Amino acid sequence: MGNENNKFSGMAGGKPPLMPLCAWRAFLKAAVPVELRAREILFHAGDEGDGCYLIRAGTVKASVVSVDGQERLLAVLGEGTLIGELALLDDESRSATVTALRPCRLLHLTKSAFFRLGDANPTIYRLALRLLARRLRDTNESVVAQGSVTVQGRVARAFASLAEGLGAPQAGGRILLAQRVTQSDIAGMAGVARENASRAINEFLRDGVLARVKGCYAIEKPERLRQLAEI
Amino acid sequence: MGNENNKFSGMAGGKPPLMPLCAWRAFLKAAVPVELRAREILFHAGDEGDGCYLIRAGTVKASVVSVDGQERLLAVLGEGTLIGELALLDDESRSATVTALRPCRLLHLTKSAFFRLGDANPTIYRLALRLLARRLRDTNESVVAQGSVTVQGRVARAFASLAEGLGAPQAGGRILLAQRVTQSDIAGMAGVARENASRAINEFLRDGVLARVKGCYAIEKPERLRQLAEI
DNA sequence: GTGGAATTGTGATATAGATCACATATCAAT
DNA sequence: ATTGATATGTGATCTATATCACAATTCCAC
Repeated sequence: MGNENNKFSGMAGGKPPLMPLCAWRAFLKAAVPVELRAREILFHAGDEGDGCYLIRAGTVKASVVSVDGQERLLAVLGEGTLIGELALLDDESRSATVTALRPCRLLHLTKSAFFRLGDANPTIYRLALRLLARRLRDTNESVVAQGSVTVQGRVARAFASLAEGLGAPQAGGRILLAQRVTQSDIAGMAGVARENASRAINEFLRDGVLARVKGCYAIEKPERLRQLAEI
Repeated sequence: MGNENNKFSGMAGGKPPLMPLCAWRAFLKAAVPVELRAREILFHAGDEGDGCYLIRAGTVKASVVSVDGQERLLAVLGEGTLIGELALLDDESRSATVTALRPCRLLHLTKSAFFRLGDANPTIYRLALRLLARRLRDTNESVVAQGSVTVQGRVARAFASLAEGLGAPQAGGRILLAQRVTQSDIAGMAGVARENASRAINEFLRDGVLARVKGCYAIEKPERLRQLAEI
């Protein structure tokens, strides 16, 4: 992820579509800044929520807990990502809990502001549609993967997803995950037991697919990882 | 699902938002009718696809096959549903294969027509956003369910989803699934082995949660089913 | 630095659910 | 009606993964 701020990229990653400058200005003007301390919760699943947030700096995680108390991480999201848009769009309650992993600067856009903005500037709607489409595509894939892929593969997927959310590309194609992530987090993303995530990760470390750099993981062979995550 | 045609409801179901009449007229004018025979394939996953389709009559299934050849059913969809919108919105290839389960009448809207329509009439974009949001919410839930719910629960979810897509509410709260569906289909939706889907279904029949009516399933206790499907 | 807490590694079970192997039932076409 | 094909039911395995039970590390607060 670059340093530019006029992005509107999704957790789906890929080439992030740029927002036209005029739209971006209008966006900035309508939004209000919000600060988050590390570990602070932005909102809980089930909350009534008004509006969405754009991450300008920092990292958050989106998670839900199932009836049996298991936490399931849906994603770890970084700069440039839009969050909280579901409740904005369909008037239901928040579908996940969002927690800051480190101090964050966000922009908050209320529901009414969003729709005013969009009505005046259809480009905004188009971008939002594209963003949602990407996410839906990813999530659909997840569903299939969950049922047809082994633990190794699902852990590989978790890393791929982390790379989208907070990967910093390095020389030689390496991708550094510039944020401490625990095995429990990864297990939560992959939907596997922590112990088994541990075993899978260690295999990846042994095979040189992953490496550990100052407590953070680095993806040494993104191509190999993608193969392992294949549906 | 009712018989009105000016709907724009999603597989997510619930109260389908009505499309304002003017928008609906414009939609009709821009769209071209398509007919599908039973078992005919509308498009394959991976195809380049232009535009989306609205189901006016009939039923289709959306599926993908994983590398190991397992077919995974994403949904069974009926009248009033919009399909194929992902490729429309994010310029990637078709994410699933769509097959007619019975003869269908569809409306096809090309990409350019869709965006022309939306730019002229932001209501269209708003509806599309809401539709995608609902689907994304459902799919997110699926992901969590897949990891934290037992076979019984997942089969229950499959039936709940079928009810959304093609359920006909009857007197006394019963919901009739007005379409023959095989156990393999259900297993494909739940992501479980057919044999185990069979066992789960029989328990439901024994407990009176489900019933069989002329080869079709009927949900006798929707509330109980929902409980079983709870995350 | 030191100590306590949080994370991680790893073997030994336990088990849900897949897979296999058929018998049985149902359907659709001649 | 007869017949092949397709769908279903049900036991008997088998296996991947969860679970349990710790030891070994690493982290961070004082």
